[in-house]
Amino acid sequence: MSKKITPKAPEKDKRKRKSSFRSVSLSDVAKYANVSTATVSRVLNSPEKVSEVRRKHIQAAIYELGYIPDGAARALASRRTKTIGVVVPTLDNAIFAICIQALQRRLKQLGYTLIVASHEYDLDEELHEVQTLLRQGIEGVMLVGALHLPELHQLLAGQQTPFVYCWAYDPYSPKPYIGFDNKKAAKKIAQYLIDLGHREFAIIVGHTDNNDRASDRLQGTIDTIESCGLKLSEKNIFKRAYSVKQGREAMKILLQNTLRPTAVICGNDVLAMGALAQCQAEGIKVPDDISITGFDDLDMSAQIIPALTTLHVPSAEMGKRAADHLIAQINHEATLLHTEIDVELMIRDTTAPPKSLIS
Amino acid sequence: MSKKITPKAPEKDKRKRKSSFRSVSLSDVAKYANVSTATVSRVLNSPEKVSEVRRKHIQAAIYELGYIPDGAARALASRRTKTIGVVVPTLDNAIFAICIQALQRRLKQLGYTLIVASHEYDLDEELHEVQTLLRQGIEGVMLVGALHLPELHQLLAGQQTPFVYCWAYDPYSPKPYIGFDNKKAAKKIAQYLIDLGHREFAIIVGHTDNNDRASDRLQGTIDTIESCGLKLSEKNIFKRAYSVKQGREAMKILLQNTLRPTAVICGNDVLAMGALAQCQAEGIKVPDDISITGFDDLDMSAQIIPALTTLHVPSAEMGKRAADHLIAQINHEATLLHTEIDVELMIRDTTAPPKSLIS
DNA sequence: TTATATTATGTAAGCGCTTACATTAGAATA
DNA sequence: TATTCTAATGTAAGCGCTTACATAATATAA
Repeated sequence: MSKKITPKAPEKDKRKRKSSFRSVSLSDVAKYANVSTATVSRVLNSPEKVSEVRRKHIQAAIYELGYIPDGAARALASRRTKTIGVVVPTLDNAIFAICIQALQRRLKQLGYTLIVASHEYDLDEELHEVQTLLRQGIEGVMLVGALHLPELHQLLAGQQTPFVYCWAYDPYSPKPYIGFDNKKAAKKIAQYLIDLGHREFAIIVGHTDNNDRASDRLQGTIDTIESCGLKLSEKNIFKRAYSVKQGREAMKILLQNTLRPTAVICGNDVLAMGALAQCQAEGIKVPDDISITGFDDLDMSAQIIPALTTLHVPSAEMGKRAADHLIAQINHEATLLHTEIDVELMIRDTTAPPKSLIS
Repeated sequence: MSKKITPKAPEKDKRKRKSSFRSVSLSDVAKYANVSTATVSRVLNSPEKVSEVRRKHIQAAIYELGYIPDGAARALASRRTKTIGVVVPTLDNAIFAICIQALQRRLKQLGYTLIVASHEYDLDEELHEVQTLLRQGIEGVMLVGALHLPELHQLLAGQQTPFVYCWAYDPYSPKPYIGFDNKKAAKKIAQYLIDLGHREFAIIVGHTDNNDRASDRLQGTIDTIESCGLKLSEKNIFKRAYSVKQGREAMKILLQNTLRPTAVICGNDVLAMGALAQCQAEGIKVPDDISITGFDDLDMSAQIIPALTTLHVPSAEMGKRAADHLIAQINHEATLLHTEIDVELMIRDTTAPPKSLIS
């Protein structure tokens, strides 16, 4: 039945890839330097195991041939990618950008590469991004906040991939946290304003869907205000997208109300800057007529006039610590499961006692 | 001589990796579904080649086993990583963050992953980052500006790696550019101010070392001013780090001079905001007493009071186009070598004719 | 001197995939 | 019915490295 008529050139496996271009491989280097591939590999990975004379010779060969190791082959053979992932909601927010910058810097020192992904505040997308990162072979991942799809946890657990939550804190969780308690931080601000004598508040926060940082801050603020026996009308709570413009618009509406609050608590500095701008536009004096607070302490917040009272969040510190934590986990070294990062109330020029108390 | 005393279990290659944990591989899926590895691979890469009934069966197996393909193995076997790199000076600058965000979004649509690196305005570091990216197996790379070490070009050419320069433009270069001419853009602003009647200028720009964008802007501004027969004193040129604070400080010094300029041209919006803040702090009216311009058109610039006159740079557009360009190059499709992106002068409220003309 | 470490190197077996090519079974055509 | 084509699947050879183990050369200890 089977005829086996294969009259073609026998045995020759002439697979040609898309281009005739073949870059220099480790075995090319080995041939060139008259050593085995193992020795070249050692020069790359544990040079101390190779005699100095050989090592120098091989290094010269590497340089002369312009050899660049193939990361994929290396990863496949060694089962190590030396790569970490991070999934943030967006890059278009200085606090994440700064954190990533710090994370990356630290990882570089430790010999790791960072892959950044963003999910635009969509948890399904977040899961998907983590899957993609896992396919890329990340050995650990940093996630923002504590709110994620349960599938994400399964995935990470199933793959035994080290991970860490940032920008949130829960000392009772079995999961690793490096961050701060948004609720507690928000309370700090609200309490400060109450102590200053404020009784009428408005709140402008970022969207709270799929964003536990924003919702925690909101909840912390509300709790504090209400626990002092004060009331907070629903219509004085504004949830807006993260932008100066949205901050302005919220403030504009807010200022049209007959009963104006004496203090506006903003969920982040960007919204606060918008609120501030709107006051400026309408000739409302801050802090004389109204107090405004932010959250994040962007560089700019200290420089604008009036300088913004806000809560300092050490984004860079978080990134750096996340790097250390993840690498320690990967190396099975001991690490603290939870690290609480200090946040500090930065009292500046947008807050003062309410007018009623002064006059 | 050789004794060959190897009384241990013969032949058994019991290589154990760091952990007994072995994740599900493609061949596990194949076994589980009773098909060959080739068929599973086809389901993953060209599902139309597999009969529907088999395909569904295999997909179920993949799901049940929680199989995640190994990117390294795939990259090694297929010689494709589906990965693009980008090296920016810093992430800590909204315009790059926005560009990267757009680049990433587009690449995701095209099935590619992005790896981001930054070099902190250090060209050696940039070269090093590109090497790292190349080791990671990137198939293309986006670079910022036109100023790079010659070794970088050699490297890219040697590896035949597609690349593109952004944030700069040179229609006569044989290298691909997607961006705009910083010099020309700067001239636009200077000319506008001159047309408004300004004759006394000061300039605050970012550091120009290793930063052709900043130096081109500076040069364009100087050229325009001088070509109108105006003089520009050296001490009215301030080179400062990219921060609101530095903008303030430059403005502060500037305002102490006996001969104040009527217009201050800033190399970016962040410096301009600092300049603006300093004026506010000193009670100097903008634009009545002094005009101020920026460059970039950050979201915030349109919202602050007074709204900043600046030059709009479509960072996101650049990112998106860079993605398309690189992928086209990778696929050997025809692409424009050069794409000039429109920049637009956004005339807002920080510029007006100089006082002398009004009174 | 001989036994035993120690150090430097080589050998070759994979790592988990993709894919060229072979094979098989039907369908379409002659 | 015999032939040719097509579609679906399998076989197995690598992709470029790392690394366990073998080997050889030399140093050290007994």
